[in-house]
Amino acid sequence: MQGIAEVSNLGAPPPSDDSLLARIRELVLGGTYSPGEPLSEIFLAQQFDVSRTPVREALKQLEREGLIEIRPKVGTYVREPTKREIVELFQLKEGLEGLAAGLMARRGRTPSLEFLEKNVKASEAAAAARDSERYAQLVHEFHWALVNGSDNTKLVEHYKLLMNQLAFHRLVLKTVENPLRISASSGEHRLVLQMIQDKDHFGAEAAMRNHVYASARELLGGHRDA
Amino acid sequence: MQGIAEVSNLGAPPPSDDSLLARIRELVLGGTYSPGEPLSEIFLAQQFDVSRTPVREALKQLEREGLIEIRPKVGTYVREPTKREIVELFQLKEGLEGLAAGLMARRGRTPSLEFLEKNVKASEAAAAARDSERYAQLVHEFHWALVNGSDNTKLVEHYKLLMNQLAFHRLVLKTVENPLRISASSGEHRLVLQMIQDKDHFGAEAAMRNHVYASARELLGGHRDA
DNA sequence: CCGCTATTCCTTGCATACAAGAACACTACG
DNA sequence: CGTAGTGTTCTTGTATGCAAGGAATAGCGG
Repeated sequence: MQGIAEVSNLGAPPPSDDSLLARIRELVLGGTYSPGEPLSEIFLAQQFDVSRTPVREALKQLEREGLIEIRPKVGTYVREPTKREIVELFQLKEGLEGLAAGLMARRGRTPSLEFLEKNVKASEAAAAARDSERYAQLVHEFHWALVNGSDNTKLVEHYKLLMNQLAFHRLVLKTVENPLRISASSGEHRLVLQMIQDKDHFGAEAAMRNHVYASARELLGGHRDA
Repeated sequence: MQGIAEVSNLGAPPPSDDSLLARIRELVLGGTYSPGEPLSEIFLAQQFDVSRTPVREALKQLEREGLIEIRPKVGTYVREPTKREIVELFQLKEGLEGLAAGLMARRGRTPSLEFLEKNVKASEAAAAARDSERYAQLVHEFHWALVNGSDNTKLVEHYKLLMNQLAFHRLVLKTVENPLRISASSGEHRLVLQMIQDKDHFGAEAAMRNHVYASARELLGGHRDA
């Protein structure tokens, strides 16, 4: 039995207690509502047994996150993201995760680094075992551990925002079950880890960006604008 | 006489029409309220002749931007940012602006590039004339033009958020009036421009990051964590 | 004089009533 | 048959009333 956890989830996004916002977001992310579908305040209020006021606050935030569109005096709709936006988000992801890798590489031995080491080992095992589901989960944790390991709370916040926008399309986490890609991905993770261990912040950033780029390329179908 | 502007402000942040939010933000940024000072909903509502509801929405957003702190059932206060947060924000700034420079360098000739060319020339003139006020304005425009020139709307959004948090401390825009630094800064701008003109996205990113780092170092007093 | 307690006043949080605008359907007219 | 006009009904936007909780203060007991 454990008391209060001394070290919080290194491989997970920071918790956000705003439960109503999270629940409505889950509704959009989970695919309960399709893009273009109206999202009535009154209905949501009844659904969650609260008044319109807190629902409105949550919707306003979701609009800022880019998940929905509020047309004044008309209605609220689930947004249909353009392909261009997705590419833009991946470019940003590349930049932020690369930055995080570089920052982490400057830090020396930290709990995050140890977490990463275990994660990479487990990843390689999962890859060898062809357990793509577990591999996907480990990949997810790898990226979060890296960003958390940057020790930059503002970077983490922006990354969280970014991932909320990306999670939308259910592109992330759904690791491509291509054995070749999994193998390559696993190697890229190890390379990033190696660079961090060597405190090569420049190399770590480059390796991480290359990895994100390769993953995005796989997901998006091989083209990258500009 | 011009019709609808074909090209919007290349050297300025994108407009945000949410006037109440902007006005309250200006109150905080402008120094009307000092850190720690309470910011009553009722008072603000009277001040702007609206009800508490829209004020609350604006405050909630300002809290998400990190400018204020809402303590439930207690009060709303202007936040006192820690030095660490400022350093974190500058690290992020370096990453985002570097990314933008790299993206812009891939794009070839664009209106943004032409704007940047004129900006650098004007900057050098202002530097030579020791007109530090005009120089500060041109620096501001340089950075915004560069980010806008990345052609990545999501990057611009995140950058805007970041700058809202930074503008807070009135550290930005208040260019250090050190002639030596101005001269160096001007040279760094030209270098970035050169790299973009040469379509050297790698060099452009590096040059921009170096520039941001140098500026931050000057502003923050020479130390950088990790 | 000091410590404790209860009360009062302050804040934000939530629910609801009302206002305003936009979309749509229906009707009347060309 | 098409079209312009109008009225209804939906939506969100705003104002306000009430509830709940925290903080400070005044009063009381030691």
